Amino acid sequence: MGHSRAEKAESRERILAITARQIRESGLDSVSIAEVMKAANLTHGGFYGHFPSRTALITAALERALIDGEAASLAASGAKGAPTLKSIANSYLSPVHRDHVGEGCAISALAGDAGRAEPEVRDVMRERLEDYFSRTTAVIGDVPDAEALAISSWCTMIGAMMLSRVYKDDPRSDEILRLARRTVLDLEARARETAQT
Amino acid sequence: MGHSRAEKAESRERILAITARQIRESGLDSVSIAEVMKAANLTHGGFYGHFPSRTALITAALERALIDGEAASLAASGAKGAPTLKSIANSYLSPVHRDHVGEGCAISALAGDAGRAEPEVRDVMRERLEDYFSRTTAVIGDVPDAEALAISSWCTMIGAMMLSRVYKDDPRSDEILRLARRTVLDLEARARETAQT
DNA sequence: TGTACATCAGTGAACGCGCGTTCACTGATGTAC
DNA sequence: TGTACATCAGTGAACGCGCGTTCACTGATGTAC
Repeated sequence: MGHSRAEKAESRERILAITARQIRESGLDSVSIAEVMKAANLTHGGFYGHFPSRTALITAALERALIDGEAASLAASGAKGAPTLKSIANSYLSPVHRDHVGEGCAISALAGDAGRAEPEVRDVMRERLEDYFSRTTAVIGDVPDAEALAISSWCTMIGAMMLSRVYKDDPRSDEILRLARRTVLDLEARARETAQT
Repeated sequence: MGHSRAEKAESRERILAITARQIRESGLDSVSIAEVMKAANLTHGGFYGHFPSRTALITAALERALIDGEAASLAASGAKGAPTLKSIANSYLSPVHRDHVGEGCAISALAGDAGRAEPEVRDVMRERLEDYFSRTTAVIGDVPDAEALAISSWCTMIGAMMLSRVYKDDPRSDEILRLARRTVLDLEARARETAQT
């Protein structure tokens, strides 16, 4: 087994990636150093060569999960051409996204946990949310109060994703996603109609 | 200290109420038998005279929290007369509700936890959600697809409440609640307009 | 009403276990000459 | 190019701690006579 410096960076990266997935699948408190290190093919004692504490790992992994999830949520929508609110809603509110929490949006996965966490943790998520809002506002474009539409749409999409995961194998689960897609389109249509008055 | 049978029921009730608040404030996994029993003025050994296991307590407390929270969410709105979708949105999406998770709606407090929990836990929350949906559908009344409006509104309200708690002391927090109230009203208005076409 | 006994809610010590963290050590990598 | 040494990523045993759970016991409550 190698011990070069380049390999140390790879080890750290593995630990981070595993934890970023772990927290999305099972929550911020589900992280066990022994388990993470085992999954990274290392012994638990070596952990402190990479992170000063369990808390530091969780914070770093949350940041990572949020950034990965945002890329997946906002970029994946526009494989062909520029994204629209509709394309974002369609890819975000998909059964595939619902069924793959570990690689999906970390906000719908962890908003509950973050809401009761220490300020440092909430700060990290807030920063990312602001980015969701401003990027979506830009996508919406020429509508008065585009930001309000962006924020409302994310409330609806995040709430719908969380509820559809509670229902999981129930038919209601797909129905909730479908209704939320329609709702986001309705909100956009209404905003554009108002614009013409 | 008394040991009568009536007092046993009171002890159990205290344990349940304390845990129902605890899980809403800090999550399903935050329950420590030692802490709960201490808060109930009992020693931890006596716990197993009331519940067969920690898991059983958590499930029972979740059910309790959901029922209490639903009462607070759907009834409190109509102090004067029958509730409307508007009155529900106004009381649900209030800063007071945001700032008192422990006594509020257990769905916005625990949807994230429930989404990754075992089926028995999700079943309990699903049942309660169905009740939210059907009662709200009834409140909405004479609108085609009232159920769709009810479900969409709850997605928006629950998502907004969760995000407003991530923002907590930030001005955005109140703003999100305000925007979500407006959104629910917009959705209702749009549904009623469509009805006249 | 008063006494003797049975019940059982609650006590507190003990258990095994997994956890986060520390640390002396190992041995491969990288460097200096 | 080859050897000797320093560095440091990773190892694995050990630590103290809090946890869920068990259990023998206590003593107040409730019951039978």
